[in-house]
Amino acid sequence: MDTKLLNGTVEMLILEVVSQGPSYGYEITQTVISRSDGRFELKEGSLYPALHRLERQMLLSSYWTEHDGRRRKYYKLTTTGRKALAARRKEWREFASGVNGVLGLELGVVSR
Amino acid sequence: MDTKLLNGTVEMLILEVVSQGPSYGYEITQTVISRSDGRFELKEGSLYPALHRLERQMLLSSYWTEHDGRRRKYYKLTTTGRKALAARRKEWREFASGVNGVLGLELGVVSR
DNA sequence: TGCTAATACCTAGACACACAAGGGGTGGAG
DNA sequence: CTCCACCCCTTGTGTGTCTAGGTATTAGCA
Repeated sequence: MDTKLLNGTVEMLILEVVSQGPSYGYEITQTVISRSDGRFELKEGSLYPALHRLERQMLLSSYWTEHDGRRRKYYKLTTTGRKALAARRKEWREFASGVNGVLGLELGVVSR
Repeated sequence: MDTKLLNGTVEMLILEVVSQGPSYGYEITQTVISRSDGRFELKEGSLYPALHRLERQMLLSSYWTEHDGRRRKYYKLTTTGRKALAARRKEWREFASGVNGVLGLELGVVSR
């Protein structure tokens, strides 16, 4: 997988995962791996900075917990974050349509 | 349109356009605009460096022409370039599938 | 006991690439 | 004579991903 393509989508993927319930860094990477059929392996060097960026932008809020002697920093979507996710999903569809248009692909996106 | 998403796709778009016959910088931008329904406006600051990059990688070859007193630098796909385009199209589909997987979307035929 | 892997967080620096903003120039329309 | 469409190019900036390192706990295994 060409990592360059990931540019700009990482934040959306994080928002999406967290939108289904609070999650923490390590778990987010695992979720992304499984939900992308093993295609995306979100690296820590991109994950944590992105998480902090999203929190600074108030799209996520966080809290620490303790679990089996391991500390976890959970993130949850804010109201603003939920709106931002909707916007980014729309942007993604637009973008994919554009690319597919240039490529001459007739594919569309359908809700499951 | 979030320009960050374009990262990594610009070269593919150029290869795709040129694959349908030799073209030159300015024309490529116009083709991309129309084929993407006005969504992508490839900027010169990304276009020309990308063109030169692709030529250096031997995916494109070029030649100058004169047209109505204006010089044009035409680019055409090399054999290597054609293979590279096929590979990148495949990569794109993989990538889009991955993102759609995480988003809970499915690529398919648009229902009407 | 010591080693390794998995779980869990983080950051500094390298690197790639799209873009803004500048440069050059021609031809035609008002 | 000014402006726009056409046509090429480069420098510098910003942003975002990754590599490679750091810290720490727990569990499994030799």
